[in-house]
Amino acid sequence: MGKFSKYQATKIESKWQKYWQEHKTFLATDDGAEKFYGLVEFPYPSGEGLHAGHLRSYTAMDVIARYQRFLGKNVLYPMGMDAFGLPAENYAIKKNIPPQETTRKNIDNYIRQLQLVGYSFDWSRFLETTNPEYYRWTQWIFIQMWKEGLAYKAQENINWCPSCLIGLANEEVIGGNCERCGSVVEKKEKEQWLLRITKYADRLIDDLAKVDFLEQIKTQQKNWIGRSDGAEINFSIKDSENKLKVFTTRPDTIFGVTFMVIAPEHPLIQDSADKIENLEEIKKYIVASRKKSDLERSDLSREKTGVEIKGLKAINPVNNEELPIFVADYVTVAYGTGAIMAVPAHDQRDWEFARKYKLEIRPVIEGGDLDKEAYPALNGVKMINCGQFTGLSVADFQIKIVNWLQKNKVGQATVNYRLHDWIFSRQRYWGEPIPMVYCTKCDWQPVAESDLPIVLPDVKDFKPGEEGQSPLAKLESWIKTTCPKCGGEARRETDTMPNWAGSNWYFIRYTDPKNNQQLADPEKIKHWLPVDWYNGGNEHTTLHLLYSRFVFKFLYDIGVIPKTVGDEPYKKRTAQGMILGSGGVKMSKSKGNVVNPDDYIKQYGADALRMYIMFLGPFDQSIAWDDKGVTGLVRFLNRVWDLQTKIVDEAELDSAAERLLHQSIKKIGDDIMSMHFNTAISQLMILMNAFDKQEQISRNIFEKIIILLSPFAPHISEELWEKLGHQDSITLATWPKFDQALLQNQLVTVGIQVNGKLRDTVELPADTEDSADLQAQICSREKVQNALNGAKVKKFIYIKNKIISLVA
RNA sequence: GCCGGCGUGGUGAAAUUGGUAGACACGCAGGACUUAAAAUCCUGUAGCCGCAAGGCUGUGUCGGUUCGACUCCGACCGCCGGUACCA
Repeated sequence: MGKFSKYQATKIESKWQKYWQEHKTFLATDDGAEKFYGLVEFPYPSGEGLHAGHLRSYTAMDVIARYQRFLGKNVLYPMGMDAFGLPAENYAIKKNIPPQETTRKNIDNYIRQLQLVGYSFDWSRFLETTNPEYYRWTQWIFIQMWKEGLAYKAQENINWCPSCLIGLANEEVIGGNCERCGSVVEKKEKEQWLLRITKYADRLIDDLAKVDFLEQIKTQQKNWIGRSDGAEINFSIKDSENKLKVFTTRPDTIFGVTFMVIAPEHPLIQDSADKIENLEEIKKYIVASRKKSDLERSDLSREKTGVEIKGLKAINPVNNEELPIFVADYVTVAYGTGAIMAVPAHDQRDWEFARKYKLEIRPVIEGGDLDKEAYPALNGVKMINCGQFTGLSVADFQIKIVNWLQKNKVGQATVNYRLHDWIFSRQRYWGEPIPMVYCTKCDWQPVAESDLPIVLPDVKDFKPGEEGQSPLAKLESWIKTTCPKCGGEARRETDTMPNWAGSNWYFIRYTDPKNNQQLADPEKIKHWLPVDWYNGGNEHTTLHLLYSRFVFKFLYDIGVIPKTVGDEPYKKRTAQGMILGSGGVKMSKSKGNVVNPDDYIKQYGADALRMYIMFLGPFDQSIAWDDKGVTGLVRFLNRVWDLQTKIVDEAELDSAAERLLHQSIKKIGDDIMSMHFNTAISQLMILMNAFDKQEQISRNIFEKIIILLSPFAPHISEELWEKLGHQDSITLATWPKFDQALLQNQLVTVGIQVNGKLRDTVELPADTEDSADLQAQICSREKVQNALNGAKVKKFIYIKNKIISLVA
């Protein structure tokens, strides 16, 4: 056989990409073999194009999808674009180019890039969240939520980004700053649509037990939801109808309350303004604390400040003691009831405050050194200073006190969540219009479902108003409508949905993307869902991943998701580590260290790029990109290519090589499923190095090797497969079988330790049993004798196929 | 502070349930081919001592369990991610 020409990646890769498209190679069918639904987070098509994080996630799932096809599964690996969002709109404001146009351009670029990498997506199911035929159902879901009382409009103290002029969900505030632009987030009172995700809080926690998510993801979601069990207790205000409701996880310390604290934003100040003697002082304090950012307010090391509200006293319901009330910004309005009962003896924060303002510190659980710090008494034993309850065990009292509160109608056991309802409106243009209208007679009403989609109208001016009105608020003609209920005059909602709206349910739509009668055909949902494996970024753990679980549960509850599917959308969730720029810094356009796949594909080919990304390091760890590293994979692929020259119809196969092949078949398959892509590739290299040393390779063996390679490097594999005379795509082949008996080598090298130090090694037939003969043979070896130096062997430890350890 | 994760050669990293630490690659050094370079191929490559055989040390630090520890236990140090006066 003559010398083949050098491997020309670009030419071969575009040939096969065209082939896959024309032959619809990766079309998923809605019936037949056992299904596998592999999902990756669809991208937001930014102007910069695909970045390294996309490549890592998509390539990994592509390898898994291709492997699953080899196992005979009917694989769905879909792709789409999540194209609503701020960047396109900000760009529109700057350049006066409609977001529709930039988005179109960006989407086309993303599709081009994704195809260049050779992903095995089922492109026939491609979807865009900005398509009215898609967001028709996003709007439909909103209406269903409204009908079920899960969507409501309320005056909310929201996180406001003064630069983006937009309200943010808690999940979008990073350390007190706007997730997107980094501006310091302010608080602002605004009317907003909210979704009652808190109603699902318990299920969102409990059902984590049903799914196979990485442990850290489960923990993070649990922490984010932040369930705490405790009690709500009503303290009455002296000479007033007003009550002060507090939440506490420690009702057992109620006899230790020596003062009360409310947040500066607490309504009690307004409601009781006429009784407050030092109102001016209080107001001054409130203004000062409002100026502080969330970050400053939450700085633990900062000394606590506060002002006593003169003229108001609270009454402790258990002993009728009068308690002073303070306003202090170490209590936040956003958590619990925005008011606390302060127990300085058993809470460190209250202790610090009491010390500073010389307030009584009264212990009610025995123990601790209150001159030094508060005594949390989590494992406390005996109650003290508790009136008729003094002397009870803490465990006993914990139950008794809640009963007492309930019986006297002053409090009850309750659960509090850190999670808040989800603020679901944005005062921006580029999003799904919220399908609600306001009628002065009928209040808020959803538009008729037959009128969906409410199409986002074209506008000329994308700028939001200074006070944060949506650009749509200027479109009188669009706003004016009729009430769906009474037919009278009504006005449309001008807010749009947040960029998370479309991604809440996109994986459902993939099962039936062109359906114009319903969100998706229940039969198809039944066939494909739940998603078997979802990979994505850790940054979405408390955002998209939590939101979409909530929405899926809701759709399950109203019957859109058939009961047999269950109420969890994803069976398994994994996350890739971040890819950093060289030197371990974050990749960013401003640093100029962004990886553009186009450059690498042009220079080295998609196969080399894919393999390099997978070879970089452990999939779940963050890792720094290194330009030099690609060369190793380029060399490897060239050597695979050159291996063709050694192919013959029949060749002797020595048993070591045969065993290596079988071991590799098993290891590569196992490694793919456990996402150990780096070691799978190193095994391919070991395999290739071994066969490179052979004079000849039989056709049959070579075919097996390139099937093993093909999930990682699909293009070169297709080309070699074709050159071997196959008419069909390699993707229609099956994964080679391994022979269990061939997984172990015939001879194993066993280390010999003397007193814990390795002194010698010996080749033994596999599975050699321990025997007097073996022991004598080992002990008589020269190196062993030298190491023993005349000492007697007291103990001979033999672990079959692993090690021999002598103790002298 | 709390909750996760991690710490191994010059670099990225391997190491099934504790069983020969450094597989596989990058880089580097030497050699072959070449007028030369690139590419390719071969050899070496944890550190220290030694011509070698061989020896000693070595997986963040200190200690423990064990015939045997990167792996298990205890204390600490450092880095990364998340989160926070959460009542």
